[in-house]
Amino acid sequence: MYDARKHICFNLGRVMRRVYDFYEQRLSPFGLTSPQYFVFNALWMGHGISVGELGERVCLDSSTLTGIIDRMERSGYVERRPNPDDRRSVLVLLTAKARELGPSILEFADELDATLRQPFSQEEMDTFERVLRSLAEAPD
Amino acid sequence: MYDARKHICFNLGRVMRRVYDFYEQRLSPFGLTSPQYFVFNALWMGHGISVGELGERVCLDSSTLTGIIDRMERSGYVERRPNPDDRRSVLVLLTAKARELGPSILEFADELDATLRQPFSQEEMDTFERVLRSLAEAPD
DNA sequence: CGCAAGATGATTGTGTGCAAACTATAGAGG
DNA sequence: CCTCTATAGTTTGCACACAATCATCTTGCG
Repeated sequence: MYDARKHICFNLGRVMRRVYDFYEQRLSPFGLTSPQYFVFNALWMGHGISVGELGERVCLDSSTLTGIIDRMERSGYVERRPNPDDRRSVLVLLTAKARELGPSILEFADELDATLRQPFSQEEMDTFERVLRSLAEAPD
Repeated sequence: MYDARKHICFNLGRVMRRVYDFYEQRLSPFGLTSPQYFVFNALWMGHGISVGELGERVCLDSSTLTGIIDRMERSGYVERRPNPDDRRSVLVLLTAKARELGPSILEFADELDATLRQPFSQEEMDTFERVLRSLAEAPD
């Protein structure tokens, strides 16, 4: 009775941190953290988008992205450029280095995902992902 | 191709933040965050334990707990007391206020977990939780 | 007893995350 | 053209979260 370790919430946190760490250990040769990889990936899909649009794609607040973009700018993966159509807006672009490393990083990350899925059947993963996504739709 | 939004890692992060927020909105009348509730629960199960032991139970680093315990001490839920048997160690205890509020908080939190589980069948939850826990056992 | 080895907790530094406040700009309406 | 409101991004403040480091203490061994 009263054991929070049985709660979905507790295990989501525990496992999420574990899986983030799994990614970060393997992405460290590239100098990327997990959230930075998500940003990298989103920019690969659509180059030169605004901070707000980027936030939509990676499900992060724009104030969180400010710091992540700062650090990725320092490590040479992205650059900011003013939007000629709207002076409030800033466009985020991948650098030449990022575009060059892109395929190998993204391929590698897809293998990390495959490694995590490997122990489970298609049916198990289907159920798992369906429940996971539904949990995000909990009331307000 | 190359869509990190399909990765387990990405969705674990996104959903975990969402579920933590679900808890925090509802725990805010008690002035507790999600991690603070986990600590509260662990102390309810076993009163007067060391910071290290507490970290084992909530799967958090002791350096993370230092801050959480500080804040819970300020809000009057816990107190630190020197361990008479080991002068290196500090024991963390629930206050009288915490022991009084305990049952209602813990009952309430168990209902939050039940609310999250409600849309799903027993079989779906079994699969979901089995996969979730297994993911934590990914290589190193 | 005396000291090395290991354990414990605190501290520091880095990196998320979000809410609220702030700045600058854009767009709507008179 | 000018004001009022909405939007974009940054800043600030708070709360995790962990690695690395440090000071201290306990324990085991000779």
